[in-house]
Parts: sequence; C-alpha cells; structure tokens
Amino acid sequence: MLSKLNDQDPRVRRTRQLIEQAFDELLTEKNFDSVTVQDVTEKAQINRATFYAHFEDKYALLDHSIRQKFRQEIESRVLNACHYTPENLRMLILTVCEFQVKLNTSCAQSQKQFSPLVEKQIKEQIYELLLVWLRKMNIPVSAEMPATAATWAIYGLASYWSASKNRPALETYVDEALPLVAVNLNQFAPEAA
Amino acid sequence: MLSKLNDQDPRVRRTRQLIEQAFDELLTEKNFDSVTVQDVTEKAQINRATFYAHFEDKYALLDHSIRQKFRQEIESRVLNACHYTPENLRMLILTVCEFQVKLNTSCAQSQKQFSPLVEKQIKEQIYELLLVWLRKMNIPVSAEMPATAATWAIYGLASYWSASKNRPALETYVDEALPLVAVNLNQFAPEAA
DNA sequence: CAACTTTTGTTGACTAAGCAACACAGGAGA
DNA sequence: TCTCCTGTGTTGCTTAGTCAACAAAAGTTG
Repeated sequence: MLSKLNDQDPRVRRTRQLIEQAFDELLTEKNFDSVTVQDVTEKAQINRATFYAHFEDKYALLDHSIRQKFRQEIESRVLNACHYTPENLRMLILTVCEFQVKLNTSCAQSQKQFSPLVEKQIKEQIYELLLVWLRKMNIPVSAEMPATAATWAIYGLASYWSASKNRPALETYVDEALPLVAVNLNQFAPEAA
Repeated sequence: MLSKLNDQDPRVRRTRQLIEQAFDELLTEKNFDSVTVQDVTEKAQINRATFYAHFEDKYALLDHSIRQKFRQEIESRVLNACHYTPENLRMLILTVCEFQVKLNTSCAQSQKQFSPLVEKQIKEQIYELLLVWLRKMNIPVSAEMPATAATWAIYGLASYWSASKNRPALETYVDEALPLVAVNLNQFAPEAA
C-alpha cells in the first residue's frame, strides 16, 4: 500500500524503529539476500502487513537504512550545517572512507550483494551536501557540474581506498585525495575569487 | 474506560511494557507520590488516554508492577512449579526477604508511601503459592488456615528482618525463621504422615 | 519436468493507540 | 475570596497496526 504515514505519530516512529533495529541485527547475523521480510517482522514483533505499510520491500528498507546511517555520520560532524572550506571537504572525504569500512565490518558478509544500492544512496547525499555548499558561495556558473564531478571523485577515491589490499593510513590517504577533489571547488571559494 | 484489552495483541504487550519501564525508571528518580500519570505517559511516549485504557490509575499500575516483579522472583526460582519441601519453603522465605531490600534500594525513597499496597500484593501471592503446595499433598483439613498463618508469618519475619537496624546475615536469619513457619506445614508433609 | 514449500504482496474487517477537547478536582498565591 | 495552574478522568473521532486469508511469484526436491 504505502499510503503515506504521519512521521509525527508516535506509533509510526516506534514501529519504524523496531523494523530498523531488527534489520540491523539480522544483517549482523546473515547476509542481505537471505534476510526475508518475515525475518524482519518476526524479530521486530510486528505484523507483516505493517511492514508493507512502511516500506515497499526489503530493498526500500535497505535504502532507507543506509541513507539514515550515512546522514547520521554527516550530522554528527555538523557537516550539514556548515559551508565549504578545504577542511570541511577533507572531513567529508574522511567520513565517506570510514563509512565504507564500517559497512564492511558491521555486516555479516562483505556487502557485495547490495553495493550498488549503497553507492547510489551515498552519492546522492554527497551531491546534495556539495550543492548546498556551492550555492552558499553564489558562484557565476551552475553548481551541478562541479558538484557531480566532486561527488564521483570522492566516492571513487573512498571505494578505492577501502578496497585496497594494504590500506594506507587513512589520514595520509585523505591528505593526498583532498587536492584532487578540491581543485574543482577551490576556484569558487571566497579567498580564491 | 478499561474495556479489557487482548493480552495477546502485540500492540497491547508493547504499550504495557513501555508503561512499566517508564514507571520503573521514574521510581528510581522520585518517590511514588510525586510521580504523575503524565510523567509516565510522557516518558513512555504514549498518549495519556492510552494509559487509562490499561490501568485505572497510578495505584493500579503500582499494584501490577509489584505483583509482576515478585512473580518473576518466584518463577525464576521455579517455586511456582514445585511442591512443598522444607527446602522450598526456605527458599520462599529467602525470596521474600531479598525482595524487600530490593524494593528499598531500587526505589528513590524508602517506599513507606506504598508499603500497604506492597504488602497486600506480596501476601496474596505467597498465599496462593502455599495453597497450591498444600493442595498437592491432599491433606485431611482445609488448606486455608495453615496457608494464612504461614503467609503472615513469612511476610512478618521478612519485614522484621529488612527493617532491622543491624541486619543479621540473611542465611542464618532464614535458618532461624524456617522452623517457625514450617511447624504448621510439616505435619502435612508426606514423610510426617 | 511437475509437485512441493516458502515467501511475497495485497485485501478487508476489526482493535488499539493517538489526539484534542472537555469538565472537574485540588492547591498555591495575590 | 477569586483566580490561576496543574493534574485527572473521560469522550468522539481519526489513524495505525493486527489478523487471517488469498493469489501469485520464487525456490526446492524428487
């Protein structure tokens, strides 16, 4: 059905939380493919029909879960409430890198199964964040293209790092990555104008 | 209202649990008198009207809470699923003593405010348990009177102990208390028949 | 392949929970 | 005293969640 539920309703918040929590726990036990909607609803102790009132299917739940967790990382570093600086960009890259390894360690199996879904969700949020940053420094050209380039570069660099056999130290890696991404954005920064 | 709710309904179980948990937490913070129904519903994040669908008022909640906690103590020692022996009776006395001090320590203020309510609930359950024990050893006389005498004796001894300034060691105290209670019951025990 | 089991979405009728509004009971305090 | 304020129960109406049943997909096994 998915007739939009009221996010303010305590019941809605509660059952969403139950679903998300059950889902998280299940992902630490088995891989995503073998988790069924029934598993989730049984662990969450809700009716299966209720699940479908909240999420279209288990893929929508995964999307939501990834999105939410990444958003939390962003928000905990108040990156969402700030503007562009090389330091903030550096922190963003670092966050994406850390998120990748966190996913790999907290899930039962390496999440090859759903990596495309993860990539989509993360990139969407990086992109939105960069757009906000760029729009704050009213630039002469459209923000979409620099934001797109930077988004893909950040995600690509983070993936590359997290997949490396012998991962270099995160800090030094990010130091190297930063200029590769910043070059597209620095030109619009106030001090460079 | 209090139109009887279905105990099997997951929603009912959930909100009851929320209410009980909120209540417990509040009792560790302040004394019973100053806990309002509003406090409970706010902490539990449920609607106030919902509270009244489950409990008549905060006194009914207290009754329920005490009753449930004591029952848990009984059940965790499987006293509910056994028959009369001096050893089981000893364990029962010990349980009542421990429960008294547990109440005193886990609640913000010593629970003088609601001790009559506590006493009523505990004694009811001791009595029911003793009745079951006595009925299992089909005795020639009615079980009610020995059960009553033993119930009051047990509760009285436990109260006396928990209120003592310099409490003697629980084990030795119970050893002394046991014969005082058992004398009324032993005569019906199989080996004494 | 066919017969099976499991899981998936979806439905409609019913019940519980949320919400806002109400009248009413104490206090507390000028 | 009168007023203000906080907490109490109760109500009618709305929305969310439960349940059982269903058909249809997707695996499994022989």
